[in-house]
Amino acid sequence: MSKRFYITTAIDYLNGQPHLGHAYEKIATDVIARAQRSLGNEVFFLTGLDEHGQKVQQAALKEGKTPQAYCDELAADWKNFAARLNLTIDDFVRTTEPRHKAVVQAILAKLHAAGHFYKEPYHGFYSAKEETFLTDKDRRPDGTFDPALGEVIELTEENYYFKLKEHQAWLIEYIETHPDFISPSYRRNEVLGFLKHNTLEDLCITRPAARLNWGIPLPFDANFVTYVWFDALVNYVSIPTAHGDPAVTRALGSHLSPPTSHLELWPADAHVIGKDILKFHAVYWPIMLKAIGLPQPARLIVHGWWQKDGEKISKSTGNIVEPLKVIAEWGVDAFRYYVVRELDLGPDGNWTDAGFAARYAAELANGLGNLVNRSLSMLKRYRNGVVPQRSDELAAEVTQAVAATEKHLREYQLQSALQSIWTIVNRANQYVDQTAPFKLAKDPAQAARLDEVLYNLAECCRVLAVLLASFVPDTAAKIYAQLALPGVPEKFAAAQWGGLNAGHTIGEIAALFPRRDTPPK
RNA sequence: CGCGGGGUGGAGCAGCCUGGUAGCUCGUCAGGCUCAUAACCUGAAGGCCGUGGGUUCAAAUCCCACCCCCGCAACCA
Repeated sequence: MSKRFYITTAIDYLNGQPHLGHAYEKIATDVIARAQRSLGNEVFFLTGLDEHGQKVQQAALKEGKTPQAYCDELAADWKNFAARLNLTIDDFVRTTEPRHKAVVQAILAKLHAAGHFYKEPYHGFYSAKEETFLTDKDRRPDGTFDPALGEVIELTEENYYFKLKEHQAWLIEYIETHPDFISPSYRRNEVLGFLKHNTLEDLCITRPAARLNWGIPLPFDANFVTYVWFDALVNYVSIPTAHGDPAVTRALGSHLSPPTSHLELWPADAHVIGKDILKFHAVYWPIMLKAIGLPQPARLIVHGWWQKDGEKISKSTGNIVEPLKVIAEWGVDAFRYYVVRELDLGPDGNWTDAGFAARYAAELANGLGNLVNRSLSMLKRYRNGVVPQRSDELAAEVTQAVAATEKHLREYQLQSALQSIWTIVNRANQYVDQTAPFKLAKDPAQAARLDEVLYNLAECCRVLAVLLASFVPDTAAKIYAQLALPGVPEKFAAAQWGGLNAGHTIGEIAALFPRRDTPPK
């Protein structure tokens, strides 16, 4: 068995409801995962939840539930959310699961034994609401703390620290010698700038169990639970370990019980994350991995944030996009299409309902949907739905677009891939106009020419189904069904021209993206 | 000297790294077509690329200064 293409999203803090940003990250990751499968790789796609921490503990308490019961309820919502987005996840990690905790503790034990941690008292002002000590930077001009920080108490406590700073020079060199490690490149520059102009502080990795008990206990000191970094980030290797990944089990060796299966996953091929958690993934995580003795992930894909109507998305002002509502109204494929087409992986984007409706109408309904509809309608009307003899009139152009799409997919350029795919949509619509099959049909002498045109159009539809499968899987399946082709177009290789056989009879035709006369809300 | 993002035809954006006829989508206008989801196709109008300097044979693109807008509240990806 060979190593799988292993891709992850960030895990989400479950204290809240999934929103557009979560949906975007998961969909983009899913498109990459599907594309890689389509291109012939075995893939492992992981997403999940970060469930520990004070906010969860407090929220559970407030509702009179145990933290675990509280998490279980919300986790069901998040899993359902993933299903509604039509994600092809291979596992769903929850940081409260035993399989995760075991690996966290094994890592902590190993690093502690190797001397990567030390214990030190810290005195300062603490905000329980923020789960963090405050610094002078958090003070308002009059010296007080913002009421938004909640109650602030003065506190001295001991904690364990992870020796980050001794790895700083190594990390700079690593990033400089691995130009693809962080993409887009401006994010890489940002990290390098940060590393070169600041001295890393050692990382506080614990909270006293007396103050926070909703966490994973240190295996070597029961008075502490581990905090965020050695919990949440570790999910990327804990789940591989649960599947028997040899790289991780080798690194942790005696600290783990022997695996029962053997999926080769680590190192990850891509961590897809938001720009807000870049530092954790580009600084803390690589150093943690180095200390553990594990190879680095191949790439961090750092995406931007969405705004709505040019303003920050904010629940308090009601300026939000509700993914499930949009999906209920427009369909999951329209939603998946819009977020990937509208926003390239990297920059910030802007959601507008009008923009959504416009893309739906212009690109999905009038472009793709109408093309498939008119092409297959004519095949049905003029040839009883029977595919004529193969013709290669559009083969060269389509092949070129297929190659461009593949190139973009391999480089995780999802927006560009869609643009390449749409060159076929546009070319085919133009082709209808230029060849006017509806006129050819009126002249029996043009029967052979009409056959050629109808074949080219039907074949374009088939190729489009293959190319679109990673982005809009339901739509791709519908096109295949209308062509009466078996299964779903899940292999990219099927995009090769000439797949439709003469004499094959197509199936029932229906609009893929029905025209919508009323804009949403 | 706080940090980050941005200022390109009416709107939204790409191009900037690796200088060399300014491109895309939508909208507008005019024509064509009728197979199709009143969809499709063709063409046109419209920009001194925030401002001022500099480098260069040549700058939206590189350098410097400045102006303006947005976010930095957490519900966050």
